[in-house]
Amino acid sequence: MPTTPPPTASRAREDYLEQIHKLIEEKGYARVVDVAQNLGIAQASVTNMIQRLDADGLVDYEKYRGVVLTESGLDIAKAITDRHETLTRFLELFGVDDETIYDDVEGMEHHISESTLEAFRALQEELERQPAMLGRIRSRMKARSKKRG
Amino acid sequence: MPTTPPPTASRAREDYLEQIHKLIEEKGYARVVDVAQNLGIAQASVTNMIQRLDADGLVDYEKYRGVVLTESGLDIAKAITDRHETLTRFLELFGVDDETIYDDVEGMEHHISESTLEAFRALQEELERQPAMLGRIRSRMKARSKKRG
DNA sequence: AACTAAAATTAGGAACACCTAATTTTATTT
DNA sequence: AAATAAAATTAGGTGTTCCTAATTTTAGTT
Repeated sequence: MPTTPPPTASRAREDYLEQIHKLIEEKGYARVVDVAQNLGIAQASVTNMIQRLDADGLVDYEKYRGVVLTESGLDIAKAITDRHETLTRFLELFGVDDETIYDDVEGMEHHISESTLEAFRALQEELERQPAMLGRIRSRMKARSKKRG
Repeated sequence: MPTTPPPTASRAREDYLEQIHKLIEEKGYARVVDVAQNLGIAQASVTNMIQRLDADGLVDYEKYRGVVLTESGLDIAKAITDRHETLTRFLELFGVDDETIYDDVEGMEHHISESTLEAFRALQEELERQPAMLGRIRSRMKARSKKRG
């Protein structure tokens, strides 16, 4: 049986879909004002983007009413959320501070392949079973960063 | 002594600077036509961007003559090249195929923090000393990808 | 039900990074 | 040196994603 090709979207679209998905999961609905707030973007821009996402078949949208994800919109949102969580968990292993993790993940989640993600997942599992090794890696990081200041 | 804050540039600007740097290293000079070729972009677009880079003080440019990097342009180019190489070497450990590595690196290099980069470097050093562990990770990856098809 | 505050939308515009087509400059060949 | 080929530039556009200001709709209050 042929597998459905995964739908794609620009970085900005992915951010919106991820955010809409997150809000629906958390509160049961997604309002323009909250999407705007969370993405740090003007409400008008959000309305505009949601209209384009609707035109592209990624959300169902009715003026002044809420937004829901279509099937392909949901696919993209889930994929990006999955990447987000995988990357966050992985970076957390190394004691990188939370804000930096957040920024890195936000940047990386739109660009990383499934293969590389698999490498990170495997690495994470293995490192969780080898705390001694993780300790050595962390020391190495400290040594390195001290060397530069 | 206070360290100079690293200059920043948009993703596209970073790509141009990296490419210009690479060409200068390799051939001694950077022509518009080669930058265009390597980035897969029209020559006219390259001319246009180089003019903006010049206006921003990142390159020195004279019409119909070559381009050279200014000090801040060179700083950015070096930083991005360093990220590029670090990420490439790191991903190569896991047997991800070359084209995928190239794409991932191209995406990630513009977004990753120095802390996370340090983690990758430390991880790489340690994994090179622990081939058994690297083997386990690779098996884990294979098992995972088989599980999905 | 009328009023007000909050949310959403429309209208108009800007910056960025790309494009093609046409022109100009530079380099190469005869 | 003239002709031709290659490279670089200009001119005019396009799509994406953002903005502010003004307006409309919805929700909450008295």
